[in-house]
Amino acid sequence: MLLKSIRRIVRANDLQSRALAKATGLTGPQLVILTGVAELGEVTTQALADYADLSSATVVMVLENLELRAIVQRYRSTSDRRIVYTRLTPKGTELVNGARGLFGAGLAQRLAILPAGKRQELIASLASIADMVSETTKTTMLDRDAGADISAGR
Amino acid sequence: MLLKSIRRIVRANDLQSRALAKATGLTGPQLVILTGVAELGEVTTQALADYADLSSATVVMVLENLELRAIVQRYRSTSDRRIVYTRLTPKGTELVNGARGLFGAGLAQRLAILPAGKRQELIASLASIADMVSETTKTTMLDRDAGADISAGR
DNA sequence: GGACTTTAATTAGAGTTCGAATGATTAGAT
DNA sequence: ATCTAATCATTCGAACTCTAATTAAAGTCC
Repeated sequence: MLLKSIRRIVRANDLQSRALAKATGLTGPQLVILTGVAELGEVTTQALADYADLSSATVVMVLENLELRAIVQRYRSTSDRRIVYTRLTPKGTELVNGARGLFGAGLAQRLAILPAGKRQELIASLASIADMVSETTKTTMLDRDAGADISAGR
Repeated sequence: MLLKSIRRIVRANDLQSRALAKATGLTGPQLVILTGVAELGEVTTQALADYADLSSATVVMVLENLELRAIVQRYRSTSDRRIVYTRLTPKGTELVNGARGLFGAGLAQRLAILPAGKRQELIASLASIADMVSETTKTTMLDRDAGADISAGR
């Protein structure tokens, strides 16, 4: 039930994001990106995309929303006019400090009550799965002719 | 790097879905729902939502698209007119047989080369994480006053 | 200096996703 | 029989997400 687990995680992620938005006014991706800005300081769009594991197009869209709400500020580099830097406004700093770590807190709490060994195992496994599934995406497997000879879990 | 792993999985899922769409004309959710119809036969919207781990609103939307393309057929129950059943058309049966198991095949392949013990561990861990994160969603944790006392990851 | 390539950000277009509100229909209570 | 509550599906509004195409600015090579 591998794929089912993945779908459940994807969905829970989405639901968490919506709950977060209700509670703080920031969705998951917004908070993730904002946290990135907080950590990286003046930061380019591309650097944020890497940080948040999102395409730059998505980052731009989120950033537009945040700029409209005066949570971040954006401006072009003077030395290289292609580049746009983003930084937090005071309001943004405040917001991010209030919401930081909220996303994922429930999961963290549930993990915390497990024995350390088990916890490490889960975290490591999740990272392995993420690695494998990301690689898969690169190679794509779907543009290969062979097709799927190994049937997934079922 | 727990949250990062989750984000990577979510994204890979999305990318896989798009690759699948390119290769077969069916996105991930479309294939999942179609597989559900194939397995469950005449099936209600709600049953599909449970099967696919999606809200019924989403299922309706996907089904609309599929009906337009004559891949499924929908009709109201005569005994209870609130209920709408869905079933595959011949075209849909063909399609689903061709695409079945394609989604997730890359991951399955990568798992297959691992020793059985390791593979089982990863699968079980993923299921545990899915359980925890789903529970989290139910309780929500965000409508609690306490806030996040246990910071995730870093 | 001009032509070509590369790099960064953005816009356009399409699809998924959810919660909340709505519409129908059925079931239950008096 | 009627009124109310519950159930099933659907529509609506909003956000995220991607790829592909576009725009702008540098860098490279003669």
